[in-house]
Amino acid sequence: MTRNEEEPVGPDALDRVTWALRRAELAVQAAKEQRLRALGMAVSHYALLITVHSQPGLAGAELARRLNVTPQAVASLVARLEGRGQVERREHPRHRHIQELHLTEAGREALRAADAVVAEVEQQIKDALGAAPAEQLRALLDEVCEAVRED
Amino acid sequence: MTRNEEEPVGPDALDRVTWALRRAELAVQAAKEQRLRALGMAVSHYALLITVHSQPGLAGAELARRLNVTPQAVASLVARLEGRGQVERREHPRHRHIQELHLTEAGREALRAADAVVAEVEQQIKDALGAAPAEQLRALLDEVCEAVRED
DNA sequence: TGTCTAATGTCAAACGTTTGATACTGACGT
DNA sequence: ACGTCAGTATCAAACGTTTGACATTAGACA
Repeated sequence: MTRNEEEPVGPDALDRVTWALRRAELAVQAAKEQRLRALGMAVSHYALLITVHSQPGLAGAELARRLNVTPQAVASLVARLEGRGQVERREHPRHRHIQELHLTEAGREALRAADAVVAEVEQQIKDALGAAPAEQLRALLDEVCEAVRED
Repeated sequence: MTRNEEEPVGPDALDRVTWALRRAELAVQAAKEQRLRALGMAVSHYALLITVHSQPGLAGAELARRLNVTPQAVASLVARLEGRGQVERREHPRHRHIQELHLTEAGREALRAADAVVAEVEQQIKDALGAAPAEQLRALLDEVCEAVRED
């Protein structure tokens, strides 16, 4: 037989779980983006708003870790959202040059509107899969996170 | 009761399926990127190589659709990979200024090495979940794609 | 045959993010 | 009390991608 120390790349390499994961994520992200565009909001803006909403008073650097982006990217987003009056930067009580991030009333209003349309996508998925499989999907996805985190 | 025409954004909004999907995709993508960096290859390069490998002779615009990016992004990637001698652009037999994309032998070699480490991530997931749940996950993800595509 | 349309490829500019480097602040230890 | 260190914020530059626009080409239809 011929030398095959290097096994060839199979034609079914695109049918992997990780590719299905990527396709699904792209499709969901596109669906969110499409719905949010009508409200003049980007997905990254929505992600920032809902994260600050669920945990008010976060520092920019800490927020960057949660969003999986760099602190500079957060600063850029905050600057824009602050210009729209949806986010405000308060001075940290103990550390002076650290700034706590909070939502303004306008920010909460914008988030409510955005979350309504994003929740539609979530509901769309649950309707198609059923409640139990959807929950199972969520559990499997969390397991995937765990599996690839520690190596 | 108070006015609640606008329902508040629940604190459990981050526990949705779509967020678990995003977290898992980011984690998997990060794992791939980390392993591919050692080979001096970006995830986008790997994605292009394996797509061209599975379907040789694709045009740039068609390839862009499969990768969910713009034709310019593909042109940029192809230019770089062509500079490395991993991809070549042949003239389409019928259409003159359309260029078929093919892998060179060096490209196939690089793809083999890259695919080996990417397959490790896939195996890592299958080991953690088990074969049957992994396949079920893949099926559920495909259902998610279908669910959000048509609206 | 001539024109129209759809599709491809490429150029230039704008955008958002990352990378690298710097300044500042508060806590901790010897 | 003082120096060291970790964490935060900000600036400048580079990178990769998208957006918009344009030239080219082949097939379709009259």
